[in-house]
Amino acid sequence: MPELPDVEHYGNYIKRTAARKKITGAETRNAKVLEGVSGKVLAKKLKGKKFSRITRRGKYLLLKFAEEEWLYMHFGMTGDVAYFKKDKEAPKYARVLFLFANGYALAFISQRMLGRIGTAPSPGEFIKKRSLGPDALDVSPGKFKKTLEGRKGALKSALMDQEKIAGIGNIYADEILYASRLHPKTSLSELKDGDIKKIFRSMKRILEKAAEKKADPEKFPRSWLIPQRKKGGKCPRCGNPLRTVKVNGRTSYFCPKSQKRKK
DNA sequence: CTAGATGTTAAGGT
DNA sequence: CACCTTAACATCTA
Repeated sequence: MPELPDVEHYGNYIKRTAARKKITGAETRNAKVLEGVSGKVLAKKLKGKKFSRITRRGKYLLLKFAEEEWLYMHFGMTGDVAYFKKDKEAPKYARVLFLFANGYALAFISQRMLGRIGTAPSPGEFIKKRSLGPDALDVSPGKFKKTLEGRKGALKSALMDQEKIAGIGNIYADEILYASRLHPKTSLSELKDGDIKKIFRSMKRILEKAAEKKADPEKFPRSWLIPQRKKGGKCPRCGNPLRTVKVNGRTSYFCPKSQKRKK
C-alpha cells in the first residue's frame, strides 16, 4: 500500500535495520524492477559501501551509499521491504536482495513488479529529473494554496499529481476528501480559501497520523474512511453505506451524506 | 472467468 | 501549455 505513510514507514524500518551495515553485494532476481542499471553494475557499485543516509520525497525512498551516489526505490502498487537472515528463505516476491557482511539481507519486495530501483547522483538531481513537487508533509500552507489556486480540473487529481504535491495516492486522497467533507468530483475552481485551509490541515493530520501508525489501517482511528474503504463499507460518521465514483480513472469512496456536491 | 487493485508513463486528444 | 482519457505493465483476489 505504498503511498507517503507507507514509504515513510519503510524508510524508518531500513534506518533501524539495514542502515550503516557493510554491503557485500546485491542479488537481482528480476531485472524488470531495475531502471537504468544492470544487476551486475548495481552489485558492483554497492559492494563495500553502506547506506549512510535515508530520505524520502513523496513515494520515493532515497538511500545514500557514496558521494554523489544514491539508490532510489519506488514501490508501485504493491511493495515492501524486509530485513532477514540470509540463510533463511527470502520473502515471496523479493525482486532484489541487498546483502550485508553480517549475514543479513534487505529484500525489495514487489508482487506486481511495478516497483522500481535505480541510482541518482543526489536527491536534488533526482527530484528535478522527475519534476516532483514538494513533499506533502513538508509543503507550506502558502505554497499549497498557490498550487491549487486558479487551476482547472478536479481537486482529487491535483492532490494525486506528484508534480504538484508528492506523496498522495488514491487511498489517502479519499481520506483527505472525507475529512474535508468534499465530494470527490469537487473541482478546484469552486474551492474557497476556507476549503483550501481545511484540506491542508486534513492532509497534514492524516498523513502524520498514518505514518505514526506505520500505515497500518487496523491501527487507524475508527473515525477514518480507510478501514471502511471496501465494498459494503459504511460511513463512520453516519453509518450510511459508502458510495463510489470514478475520478481520474480511479475509484473514489465517499459518503453521499456528508460529501455532497456543491455544484 | 472477469474485473479491479495502493502507481507511473506513454500516447493520443481537446 | 494545461488538462483529460485510455492503455499498458504483472499478478493476485473477489
